[in-house]
Amino acid sequence: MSFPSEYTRPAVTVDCVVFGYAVGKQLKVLLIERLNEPYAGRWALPGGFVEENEPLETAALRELKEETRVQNIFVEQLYTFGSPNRDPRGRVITIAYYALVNLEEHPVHAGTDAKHARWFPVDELPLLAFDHQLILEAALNRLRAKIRYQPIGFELLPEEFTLTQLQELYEAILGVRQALNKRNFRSRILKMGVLKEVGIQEHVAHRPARLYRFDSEIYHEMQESKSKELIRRGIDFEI
Amino acid sequence: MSFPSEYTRPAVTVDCVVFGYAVGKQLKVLLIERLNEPYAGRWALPGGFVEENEPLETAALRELKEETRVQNIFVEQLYTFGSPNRDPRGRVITIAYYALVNLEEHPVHAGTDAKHARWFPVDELPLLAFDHQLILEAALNRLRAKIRYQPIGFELLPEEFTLTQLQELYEAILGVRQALNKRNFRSRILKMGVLKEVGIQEHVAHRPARLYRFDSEIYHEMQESKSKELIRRGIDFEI
DNA sequence: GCAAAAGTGTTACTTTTACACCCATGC
DNA sequence: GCATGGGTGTAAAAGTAACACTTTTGC
Repeated sequence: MSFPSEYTRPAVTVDCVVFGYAVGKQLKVLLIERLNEPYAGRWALPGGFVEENEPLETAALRELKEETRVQNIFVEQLYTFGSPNRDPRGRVITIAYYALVNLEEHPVHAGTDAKHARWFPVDELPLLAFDHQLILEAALNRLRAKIRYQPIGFELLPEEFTLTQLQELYEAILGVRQALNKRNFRSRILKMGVLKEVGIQEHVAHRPARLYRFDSEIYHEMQESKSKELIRRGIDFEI
Repeated sequence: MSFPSEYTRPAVTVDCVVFGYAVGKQLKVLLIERLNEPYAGRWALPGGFVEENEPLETAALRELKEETRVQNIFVEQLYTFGSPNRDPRGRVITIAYYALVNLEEHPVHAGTDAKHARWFPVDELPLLAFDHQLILEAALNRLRAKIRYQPIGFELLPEEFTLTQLQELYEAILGVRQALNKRNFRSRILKMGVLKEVGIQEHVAHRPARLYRFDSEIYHEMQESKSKELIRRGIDFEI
């Protein structure tokens, strides 16, 4: 187990599953059409090799910026994939990240960087290169699980949004229609107290909705008091 | 972004956070004393370089077996750490795993493989090499979070256990004392229906407790019906 | 005035919490 | 017979699910 000589080392990449959402639309994923072998012509996740002395998340953000020109968005490490045969060129280990972009506030011109790129609805995906199908599924599972207990959904909405838009987002991500009773969704989300009312809609051909903004300060305070509460009155779990 | 020449590649390791537990004791972590530089004399997580054509999880299991002689235990990928300066020898990316071992059924002779090794209670850790403190904290956070919603705790108990032992395990992992009312812990866990009664204790100087076994088949059926139920009646969440 | 979406009140039911006491065994 | 941990019943409170109707706006 000595320090391995250079030629035995695997190559290391990062790949990004970029989820995009616009109010009222489906949840989408950004894919790049590969121009070169292997898998020329197939669609693939944006990604590339990690540079020397480059932190992993920085590499993911760099790739993201090169592909989408988007900055300052939510990015989180997903999982590391390293089957010996996942790349026909040789051993390549990839650290996968996922990112969330609101497509109205960050109008992503897919197709920068001289590559064909396109947004695909998550339920109409093409055949993908490498093990990218697997990576994408893992990202979707993570997103669907995490949106239930962490406020990451707000990353996909504009800063100000209506409760109906928030509900539609939940339905788009979870892939269900009218899953939650409007009345109960509203009471529930408002009872949490993490939304701040910031105004009302204008120029809509119906009763204008109230606009809300996610208040991350209140959320973080809540998290603390919640964990104290858990310790005070016992553990709660639901395996 | 061409395929990178060999000499620019980082080295890739796996590190394992091995949690050990014996009924009635504290939660412990297995550490190895480093004999060589860098960090000679410091304690570190067991781990080592990924071999050519070796899947990542296989590498983790191999290291685990080399260090503890333990096989067939729960192992799960945790996170990948890759700060450029985390190893003074050069760029080393590590894929961290965590493992759960019951110390009664797998009496791990820490200190195989001609290395000093020891179990440390999670709240009495020594100074660690590299960024292993960070990795260990991440593992502990993951374990504490995951035990609330997935049945991984049973990996730390003997096959057959009493409800009090299960409760003590929860308290040991979460680092709290008498956190949950005995009455309510019992109703709750039994109401889930994933425990199968398999006998009663013998030769104890008090009323013998019932022994239970975790029934993973029932658990998996439950998971399916649960996700259908969620979709039927709406989303439930608690950000 | 009508179409379109926003917004609300209440009831029956389920779940959770917080109690304190009795039970079976070994020594 | 007593020390030790095992095991339960229940009432009050809180939370959730399932309803259908009223409100406000633009055109």
